[in-house]
Amino acid sequence: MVLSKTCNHALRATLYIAAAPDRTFVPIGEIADQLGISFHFLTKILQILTQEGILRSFKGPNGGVAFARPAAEISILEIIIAIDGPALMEKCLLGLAHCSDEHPCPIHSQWVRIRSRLQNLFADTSLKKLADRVHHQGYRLADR
Amino acid sequence: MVLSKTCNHALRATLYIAAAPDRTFVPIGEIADQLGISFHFLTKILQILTQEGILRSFKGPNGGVAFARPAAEISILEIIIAIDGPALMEKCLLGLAHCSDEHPCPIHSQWVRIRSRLQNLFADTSLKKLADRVHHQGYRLADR
DNA sequence: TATATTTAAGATATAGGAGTCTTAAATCTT
DNA sequence: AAGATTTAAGACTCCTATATCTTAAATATA
Ligand code: FES
Ligand code: FES
Repeated sequence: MVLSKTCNHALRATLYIAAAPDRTFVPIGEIADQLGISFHFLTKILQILTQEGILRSFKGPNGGVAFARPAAEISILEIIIAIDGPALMEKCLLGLAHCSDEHPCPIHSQWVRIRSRLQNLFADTSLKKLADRVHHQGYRLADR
Repeated sequence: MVLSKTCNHALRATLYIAAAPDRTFVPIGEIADQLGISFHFLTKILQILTQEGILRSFKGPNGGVAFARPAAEISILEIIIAIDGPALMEKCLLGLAHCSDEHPCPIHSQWVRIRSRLQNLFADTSLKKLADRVHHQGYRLADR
């Protein structure tokens, strides 16, 4: 798969926050319930995003998580790299070490093309942009 | 990652066979040695391709594996699907069930575009095409 | 026929990702 | 101050991909 399951959870959760009506903090329990993700597991995932400076959090009643910066300025590429690391954008499609133009594998040039399209898509797509589609066009963030 | 490690091995092994000088059967031990893959593991992987009708095999001295059809007629998509299954070309980027135009997630339309480019690349790329690059342009199939 | 070579098949082990559980810390409400 | 709510952190379990090991079956050669 292109993105890990953990990364799927992270993206859906951040999109949920971005699509939520204006609230200071959104409790993780609510996100987990709405998206059908294990609460403890999601807590751990969002902790990473908090540590990365993408989210900020607040403990106690009325606490939860929120974006550290406006959702319009956070690309999904940031989320993907925070969770899955940069491998997707760097590694050889055949699994060889050191993907590079200097020592290409036979599929390298074609793969690099598609990969950079993908990277551009991820870099140019903000959480807000996608959240608006959820909010206005009813696109889904959960099964069913 | 896009392709599993098992799939990487399968692709590199089949490319090795396709790039090998004209021989009836190539022993798995030789492939494993040349590509730095565990012999027993590679055996198991190539067994799947044999069962799928992509390779044929022959036991005993001078035995090994060979293509069931000309390498020019085998796309790397076939290898990928035989090993990793069709998930890459079918599943939602956000991990939701039933990726479809009818019930899209917010990134669906962009993902489908890139995914179909990828599928076209894989479907249009034969093992022979890539093997020729190894043979004639010295592109690598193994580390270093 | 005996031996060596090679794939087939299945059991077993290892590692990492995914998910659960428990306890602690911070904050609010009463 | 006490209790309820919520995130933080770490230990632990579970599952799957990856890898290894062992034995069997087929085939060639001598
Ligand atoms: S070297 Fe294989 S994709 Fe770049
Ligand atoms: S529904 Fe998510 S990519 Fe198609």
